[in-house]
Amino acid sequence: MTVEETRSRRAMDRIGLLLARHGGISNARMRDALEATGLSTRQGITLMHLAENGPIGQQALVEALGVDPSALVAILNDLERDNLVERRRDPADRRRHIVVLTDAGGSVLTRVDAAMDAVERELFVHLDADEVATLHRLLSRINTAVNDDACREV
Amino acid sequence: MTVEETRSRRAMDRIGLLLARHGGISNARMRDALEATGLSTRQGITLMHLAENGPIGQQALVEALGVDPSALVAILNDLERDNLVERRRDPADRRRHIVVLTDAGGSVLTRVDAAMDAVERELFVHLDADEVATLHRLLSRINTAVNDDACREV
DNA sequence: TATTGTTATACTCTATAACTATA
DNA sequence: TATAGTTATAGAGTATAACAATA
Repeated sequence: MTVEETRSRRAMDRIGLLLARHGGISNARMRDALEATGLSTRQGITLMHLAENGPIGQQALVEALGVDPSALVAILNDLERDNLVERRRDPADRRRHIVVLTDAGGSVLTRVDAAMDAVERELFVHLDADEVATLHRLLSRINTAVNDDACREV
Repeated sequence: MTVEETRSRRAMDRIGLLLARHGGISNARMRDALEATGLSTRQGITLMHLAENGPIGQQALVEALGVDPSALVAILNDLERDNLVERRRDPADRRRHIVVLTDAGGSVLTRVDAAMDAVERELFVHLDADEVATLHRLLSRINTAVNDDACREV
């Protein structure tokens, strides 16, 4: 018997609360699974973005990742300490730091992907591929456009 | 142009990360909407549970809500200070506190419901009723049974 | 000795504002 | 004067362990 099975069902009749709770669980599982890589979820997402979109300034990275500038500084400090990214001054505008993925950063991404795959397999074990695709499509259509100042968890 | 529209799409191709992010947004919206009632989301859920299931001991409430015992103490302290709940000693076992919803606590629930309704309307404005029902059903089938020690956000 | 609730504490995440260096 | 990045700090949320009262 698990905690979830005994938990109040009525409150979770509210889809907004159900979404919040299961989102938090997904967040926690991702964090736990990535612990083996030594990365936080946001550090993993940062590496993913760099691998997919190439070098980028911190300001642009702030908008791409949806994190606060001061939070990004902490993320990059840790990644740079572990030689997974490099900050290079932009010669065209010496205020700017261009963030570049290192070879070590690229290679750790395979472990990040494997960890995230495992989390998703476990979360959606009771859903078939069509259902997961439907869930993904419906989640992506949730309206997140307004209230940009709301906090981000990932 | 919003932050979300410029955000990295590739990372959000991962349904686990999308679920975590949109769950966090739902959580934040609920928190902001409930600010007018002076309640946190967890305080609101606690009142909902008491209204639906009647008086209950704190230990049972801990399991029903999925919060830490020490967190529940803080939740109930604030609710009791505002006369929304009462803690009564169980005469049959004087270690136990039975938590009871007050009349004032019951009446504030109508405002909690209205606030949560508004959040859900806004989040799912691009989905029709069938799609919301499908999303709700799929979310409820996510496997949350294992790793009970994972953190809870709501 | 075990259980119920409480307190104290620490740790993470997030948000805000002030600061620097460059433009 | 404005912008890119940084630092310092405060707040919320969560988890852990030690504690008092009662069984």
